[in-house]
Amino acid sequence: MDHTKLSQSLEDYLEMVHMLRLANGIARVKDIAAALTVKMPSVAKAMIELKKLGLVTQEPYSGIELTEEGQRVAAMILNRHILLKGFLIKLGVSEAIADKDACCMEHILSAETLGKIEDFMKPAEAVPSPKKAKSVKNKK
Amino acid sequence: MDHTKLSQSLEDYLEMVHMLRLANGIARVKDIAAALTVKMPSVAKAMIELKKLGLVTQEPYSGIELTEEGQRVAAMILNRHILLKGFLIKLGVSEAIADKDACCMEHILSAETLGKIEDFMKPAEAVPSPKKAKSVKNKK
DNA sequence: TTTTATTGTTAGATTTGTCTAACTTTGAAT
DNA sequence: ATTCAAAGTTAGACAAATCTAACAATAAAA
Repeated sequence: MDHTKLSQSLEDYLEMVHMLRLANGIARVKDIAAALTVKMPSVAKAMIELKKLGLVTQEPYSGIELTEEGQRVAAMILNRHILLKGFLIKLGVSEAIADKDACCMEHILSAETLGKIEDFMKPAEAVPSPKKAKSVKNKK
Repeated sequence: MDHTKLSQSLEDYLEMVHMLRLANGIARVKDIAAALTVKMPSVAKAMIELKKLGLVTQEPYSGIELTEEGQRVAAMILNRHILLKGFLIKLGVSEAIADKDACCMEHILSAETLGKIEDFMKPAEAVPSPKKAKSVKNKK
């Protein structure tokens, strides 16, 4: 709703909280720090910001939780990441580099460019009749 | 030679010096500021850094010049910009957005990804025989 | 249960990049 | 030649994001 534009850094932290929760069920400060190769106090400060923005919650000395809004924003960022990584791989980039570069691109590309990349990625189906081509197909 | 990795910000300033010199023959502080939508003191500070790095020179109160190294680095950045903008346009992105997104991407993409994008952009020629695909003009 | 190692937090320093305000230089118009 | 507006510079404030060092809480071992 509020759409407070996050810095690249905060987007990375939020996304990592989401990924660790998907992978481990819990997002701990130590693991966030390791995954982003920063020190724990950097994570702590970032979490304070994300809490202020209403995107995460945390019981002191425990794992980080996502609010509903945080969940929504994190999922959006992660989807961009997945899209971009797949796109780069399709161009022939190696998995590791695709992951790394997607991680940078996900914070900066305009909606228009992301849309065109989506189009590029799904020409498999959705071409039978070029009319009201609104083949929604329900993603996910 | 030294390969001091420039920040995104300094890359932007250096590239803009180059572009203004190509367009106007001279890169003035005021024009750099206008083009990057920052204030003149920000340009002044950036120029101090670029001078320290041996990439630009300047007579006090005059236009900015590029050193040989600065010229080389700036040209490399501009080439990336041109490549990426063309790539996005090929994907169907509008010119204005392509320019803006290329401007972000040019600072972050790995050499591998840039190479694959180059490959993607030039399948016009260089496809006759898929062998030592190093079709570097070789007359004969 | 007490001790100890691990994890998390707080405080404060540092770097980078921006800004505003004030000052200086330059060059064009009077 | 003098004045004055435009362009450039300097000084200093501020915000974001990182770090190290020191401290606090938790959990694991003894």
